[in-house]
Amino acid sequence: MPHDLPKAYEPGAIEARWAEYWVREKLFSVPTPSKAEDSAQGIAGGGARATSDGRRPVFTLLLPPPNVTGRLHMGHMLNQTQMDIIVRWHRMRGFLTLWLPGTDHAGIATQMMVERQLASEGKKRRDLGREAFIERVWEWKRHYGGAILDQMKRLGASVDWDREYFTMDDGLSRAVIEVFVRLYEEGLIYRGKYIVNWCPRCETAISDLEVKHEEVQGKLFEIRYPVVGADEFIVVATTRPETMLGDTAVAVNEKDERYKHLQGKNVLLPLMNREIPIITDELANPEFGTGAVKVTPAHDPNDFQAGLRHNLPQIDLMDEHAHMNQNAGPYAGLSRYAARERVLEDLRAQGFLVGEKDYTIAIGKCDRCGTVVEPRLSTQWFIKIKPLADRATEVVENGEITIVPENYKQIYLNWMHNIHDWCISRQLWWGHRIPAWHCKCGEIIVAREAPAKCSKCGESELKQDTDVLDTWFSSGLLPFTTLGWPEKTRDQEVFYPTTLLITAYEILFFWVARMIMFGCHFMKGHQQDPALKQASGWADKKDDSVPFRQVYIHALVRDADRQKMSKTKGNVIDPLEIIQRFGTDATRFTLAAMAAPGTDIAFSESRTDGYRAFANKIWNAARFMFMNVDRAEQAGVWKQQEFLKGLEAGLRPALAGSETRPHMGVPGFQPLTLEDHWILSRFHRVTKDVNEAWQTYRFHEAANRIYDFFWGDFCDWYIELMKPRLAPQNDAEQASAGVACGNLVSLFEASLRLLHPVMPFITEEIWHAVYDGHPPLKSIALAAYPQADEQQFDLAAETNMAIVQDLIVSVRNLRAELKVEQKQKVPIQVYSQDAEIKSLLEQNQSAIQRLAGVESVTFVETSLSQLAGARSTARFDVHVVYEKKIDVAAERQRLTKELEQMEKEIASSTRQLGNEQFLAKAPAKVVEGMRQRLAELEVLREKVRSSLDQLGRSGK
RNA sequence: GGGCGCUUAACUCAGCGGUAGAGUGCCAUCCUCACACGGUGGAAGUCGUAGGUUCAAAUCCUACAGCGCCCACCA
Repeated sequence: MPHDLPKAYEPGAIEARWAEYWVREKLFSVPTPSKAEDSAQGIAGGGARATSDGRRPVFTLLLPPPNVTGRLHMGHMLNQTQMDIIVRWHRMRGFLTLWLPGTDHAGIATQMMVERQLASEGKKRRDLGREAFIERVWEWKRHYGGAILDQMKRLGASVDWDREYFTMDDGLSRAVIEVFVRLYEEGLIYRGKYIVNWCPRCETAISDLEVKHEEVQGKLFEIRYPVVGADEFIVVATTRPETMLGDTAVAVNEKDERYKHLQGKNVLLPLMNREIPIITDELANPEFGTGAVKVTPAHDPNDFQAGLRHNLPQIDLMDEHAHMNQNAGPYAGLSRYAARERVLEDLRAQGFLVGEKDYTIAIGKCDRCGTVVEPRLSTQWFIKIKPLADRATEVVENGEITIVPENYKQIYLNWMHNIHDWCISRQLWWGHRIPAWHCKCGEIIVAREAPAKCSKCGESELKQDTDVLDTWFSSGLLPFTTLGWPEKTRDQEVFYPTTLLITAYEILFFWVARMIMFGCHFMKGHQQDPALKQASGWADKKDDSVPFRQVYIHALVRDADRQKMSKTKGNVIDPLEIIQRFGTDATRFTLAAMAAPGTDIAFSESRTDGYRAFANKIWNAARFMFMNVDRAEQAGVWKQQEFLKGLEAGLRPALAGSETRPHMGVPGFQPLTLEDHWILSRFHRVTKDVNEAWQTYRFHEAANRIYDFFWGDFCDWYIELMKPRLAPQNDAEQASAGVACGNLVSLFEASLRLLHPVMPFITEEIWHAVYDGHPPLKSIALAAYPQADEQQFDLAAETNMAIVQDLIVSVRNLRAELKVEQKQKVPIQVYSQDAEIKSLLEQNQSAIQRLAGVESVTFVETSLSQLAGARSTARFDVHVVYEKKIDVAAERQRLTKELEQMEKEIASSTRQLGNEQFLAKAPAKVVEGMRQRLAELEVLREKVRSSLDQLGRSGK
């Protein structure tokens, strides 16, 4: 196959093609392994070897299901990228890897979406009726619900599409009902009339978590209530004067001397002219305001509690739209805000309003639509959370579940300790309908199936509860319901607990906490297949009821100005647009490279542009490789197919614990020269670091290491150094050309595998090209991830290479200083008193000549440091022989500056080395290092000084 | 009212106890047969401020300032 790749990397077509290929070929599908099957044979296409006990380790990851209404944003993309990296990395290491995708029915969001659609047709949901409306939502879902997952496919997410779920699927819905019924039977679900957060726009109750507080400038109004039968007033303060219409008491603190004499008396509620009692209750804080507080049990959670304590009537003033109802008397029909204005006017007119102060108040807004939430008295279903929370607290405290970064652990625990009962009913139509049936007699029957008749009175006409469940109720169950619960399945034995959850901080409470509570409760007593558990490295974990072993919380992606992205601000960066401009791989790389744990990411296009250049660099290195492979093949010094055959054995992932680990090195690589030994050592080093970084979710570190290795070591040095070997000048060089070619290919191939989890597309493309379109595996994603062999670290090669590089860079420096023209080659002189170094430099003379633009190298026996155009290091002096006059002033300036810095460092080192405390307390390594450095510096200083002297003499 | 995070080169960010780093941008130079999305060389930071701990602090502690986030039923 002719390797005629375009000169510049064009990601668009390539990425779309592979994304489609991965899905079509079902490369990441994982059928349920049977007990016999999951041993020796590979399951996920890769066909990895088994561990010595015959089992493959398992890695399971649940995709946080996006809302069906969702559109891909940067947060998704970061999340996806990190998950895909970790998943691909595990798969390539031979794990039986399941990544489970799906979407969430997203109750309120979806219902709103369809309601909006209806509105454009001039209809309302009630015009259609419940059934027709729900059918309409399903229709919407069929049309548009797949969009978000399609977008994820484009990112290359290596999920198992055969297991895709939707939270309203039949199976999952049955599981939801089962959970509800069981919790009810256990007394953990109750129904009651309480104050809940009510969204007047969505016309439903919402949970505490769905309320977002916002500080606004408001007013604190002081109203006086005349005391009945006394010629005085009691003054109360409120930020919501309209609720005074529903006051049923005024509370004072029992110990408050100011009001002792009024306890037990009544006040006359202004405007309503109703007598209400003055009660004593802890609700009233003597320190605050006047110490007296109005009590409105139907419109404030605290007042509600106080009302219960004192058996006060609850006067509900508003309807579901937060408009005043008939209980508000003359104010009925007004919105709460209009009512507020009117009440204030009237109070003012009648002389009851005595104070008005600026006051900052935190108002609660609906998470979905931003409408100010109304605390509203209504009958709802709740989960008694404490028993569930206790176990969910325990498993995080005792490390059965670990949270990374660790500071989120405390945040989680704090929240768990202050948790309130969870309101799970929603007055919506779209969602899992509550499995409770109401009878005229008042009986409520909770059951898995619709009951035929009332269990109490025998009535057969029963009505199902009209409420649906909070969306998070069903998503909290996913770790086990997606694996077939309530059935006991093989899937559960293999894949539960899932291994990891990667998600955003925002849903730590919404979702993560709920999954832990439900998982621990409903999977209590569950045991993962012990052999698989051990093979996967979780033998030390005792509790298999947890939904996952680890949670990784990723950062928030902000815009370039560190602002949180939001539609209202209009600063949303569309990942698809970024992808189009820079490519998916470059975008993925950017997110990985910027994802240092614990800090938010301010998305930077310039960084992405830099990584696009990186992709291009990889591309062109590949072109270089193919060019040489083709050339060598034609020259007959190299047999591509034969060589690749040799690599195949080492390509499949082997597992930790198996005896042969052929994938460890760079298969087929034969180190002959210094640069060969050096690059092999570097490869193993970077491989070690990268694997460690993935293991601990230090994505940025892994990405940066790979980047530096590929560009810095491999392209800038290795390829440049080996070029002459690839182009043999005579027969004698032919053989080594073959080896060089093989080294280039094998190192490149191994690097592609190292890179693949971050940049899946370009690596897949080049990898297939390496195999002329006939690779031994269907995808590089199924090949082995490189593992480091520390035996291959070659300190000598790295040290020697550093010296050669140092010399080359020194000469390049001098050339620039002397203003030698780029094309002009210059002779150099080299001096070293160390025979080994001298011989090293002699051996690498041709490399030095080529890479530093040198015409000839002469080794001399005396120091060169006093010459103009010379540079000295601790190991050698080098002199560029070039007659063009150097810029004396500039050179003096440079040397002076250098000298100053040296003096500074020498002074501080000398001071430290003279400090007994330092010598006594600092580690020997540090002291020794400083001594050596000081010695070198002192030698160098002399050289620089004499150069300066020389300049002074020859100057002008 | 509680809790948390950030402040390092012009910009975006790493580093988090032992000689200040990267990408982009900038300057100079080179279109050398992989790559100008490139090569080579260079300039650029008293690591927010003030104290403290330490032989040693960008790195640990305290306070302060600025920015930001989360949680919270006190009128």
